[in-house]
Amino acid sequence: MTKQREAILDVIRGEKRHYTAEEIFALSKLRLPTISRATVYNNLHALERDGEIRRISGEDGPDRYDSSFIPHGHLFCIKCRRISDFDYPRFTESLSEIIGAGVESYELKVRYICPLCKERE
Amino acid sequence: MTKQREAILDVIRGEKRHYTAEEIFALSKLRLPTISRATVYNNLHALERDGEIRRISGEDGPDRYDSSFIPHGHLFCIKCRRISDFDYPRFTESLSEIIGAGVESYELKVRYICPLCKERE
DNA sequence: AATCATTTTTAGAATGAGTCTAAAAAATCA
DNA sequence: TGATTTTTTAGACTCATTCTAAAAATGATT
Repeated sequence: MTKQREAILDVIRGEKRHYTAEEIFALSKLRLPTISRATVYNNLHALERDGEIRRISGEDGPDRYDSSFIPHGHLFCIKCRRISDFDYPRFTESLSEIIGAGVESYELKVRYICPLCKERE
Repeated sequence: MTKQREAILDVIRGEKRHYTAEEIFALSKLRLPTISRATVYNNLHALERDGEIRRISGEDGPDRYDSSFIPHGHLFCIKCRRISDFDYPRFTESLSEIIGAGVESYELKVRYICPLCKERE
């Protein structure tokens, strides 16, 4: 575990927000001023491979990273563009049943209007 | 409906494959040699907005387009990288129930090992 | 059909997220 | 300690996508 990887993990785990690689780079740089973008990408890939973090592939924008390794879905508000997590109990199991094969992992993105934006309407 | 848009729609609907914008550009060009990339992107966006096609945001690669407007999930084989469709009956409804709000649309990507690759193991 | 406004198309430049490269630094190990 | 492997670094590069500004097509109005 290099100090670079540690800083990157800390950034991702430090907030419940879903940061982009660029944000993670900027925040890691505060701690390690010489860290390079490539290192951030290298480590994000490695951490994803190791199941330490999960990538949310970009909805019109760069990918984002999520510190949770527990499978869950993502809600995208189509008004304010905020992203939040939600739990879908036993989803992997029901998926597996439906497709008739083992599920390696899944990515579930739901577009909706969040309660706050709904109210504003 | 311009002839460009028509050609693009034909390409997407002509095959059950999930083409990339670049492939759609190349195939449309066979019919309309002067068509430009920007036109392809313009129309793909417009068609997506109108609900005529759906975009599958890229899993390490360019986005792909799907001619079906009926909600469904996508299976990604992690060995051969092939993409296929699958139906999840009443999924929008169960999502809506779980998140306690109306669902605009969803994107469900499942990584697995397809039957062919499974056999080969 | 001629006029005008609006929309779409076009070619190519520009952007930006992510990858690659090759050399230096750090970590691991014998 | 010296040798080998892994990681980091800065910056060049790639490639999907967006932007731009001019030309063409379309549509509405007379």
